Amino acid sequence: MSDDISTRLGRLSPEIQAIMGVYALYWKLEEAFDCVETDLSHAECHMVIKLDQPKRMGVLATDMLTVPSTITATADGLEKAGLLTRERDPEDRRAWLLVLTEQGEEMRNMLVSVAGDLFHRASGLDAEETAQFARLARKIRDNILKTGIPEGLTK
Amino acid sequence: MSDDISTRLGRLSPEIQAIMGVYALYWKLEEAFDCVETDLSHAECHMVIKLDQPKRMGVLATDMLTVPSTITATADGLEKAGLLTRERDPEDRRAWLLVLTEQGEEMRNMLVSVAGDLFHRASGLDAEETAQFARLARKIRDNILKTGIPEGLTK
DNA sequence: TCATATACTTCGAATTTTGAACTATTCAAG
DNA sequence: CTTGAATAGTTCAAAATTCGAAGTATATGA
Repeated sequence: MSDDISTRLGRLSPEIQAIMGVYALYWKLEEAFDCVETDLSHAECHMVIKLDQPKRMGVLATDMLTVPSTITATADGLEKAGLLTRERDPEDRRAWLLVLTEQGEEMRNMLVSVAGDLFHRASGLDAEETAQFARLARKIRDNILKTGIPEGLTK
Repeated sequence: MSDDISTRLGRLSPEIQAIMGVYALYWKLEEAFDCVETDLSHAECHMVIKLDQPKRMGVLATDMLTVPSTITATADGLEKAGLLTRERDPEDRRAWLLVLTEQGEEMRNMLVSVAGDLFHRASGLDAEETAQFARLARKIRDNILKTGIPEGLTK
């Protein structure tokens, strides 16, 4: 029965298989995060993880593929929780840099470590497969950040 | 600058690299779907893609990692749009089977083909890398559907 | 046949996301 | 140095989405 699903999926194109795997993993990770996080929303959690260094809000909006007002709301929550502060970007005083506080760093370390563990358990991949998957995932991410897929699409 | 990001990411653990890649791809695909779909919500779109064969709503809820009431709402929308019908499962008349109509099949074919294309462009992977990624993604998906990661987590 | 479990639905509340209008700053002409 | 257009982020109310508890119908087992 569940093998039937698996073999059927095997007949789909590699791209669709890849997408379905990505969606399953994404959903699973999101679900699992719920059990772990103290009291951060998903978006707040994502933002903390992304702040490995101070970043402008616009950069985060691009990176997280969302709109500025969502970033504002998310940053507000994290600032109120004492996990980050806003600092003016000296190079452009219209912009803010979001900087993790010490407490924010701690939270980030915790989340990163838990996320790694989650990936391990959710994926069931061994070390070598994980490395292989990570290599491709990094390549994909680089490509996405580089190109916005600007071409007109089918629209 | 963007190379800096890439090299910094390179220092992260493979698991985190994998997760960030997965998130980037997921978000990108979601964003891209917006440009393509006629007038389906994301959830409706996911459901159509998952209905490669008639499925019970409970199965979909498990598969899409959500709650039954969300599945009901999504199915309502698709039924209203004429893309699927509910049929009683002859093996258990409490359950419904969601079956794509002909129009639903057309929509699914379109979405699957567009999604494959999107993956191709978003990922930037060549055929062999795609196959490799797909193999791992399928393995991950199998593992997730098999295990619910029931263990207590850190909670 | 009765009690309990399962499959789905309903519906109102909570959460999240969005978009348009606004403030502050920068940049480029002239 | 002033002006006008563009950019970075904010505000806030509306829209969309998600959830959870209570309800209906069917199944299963004692």
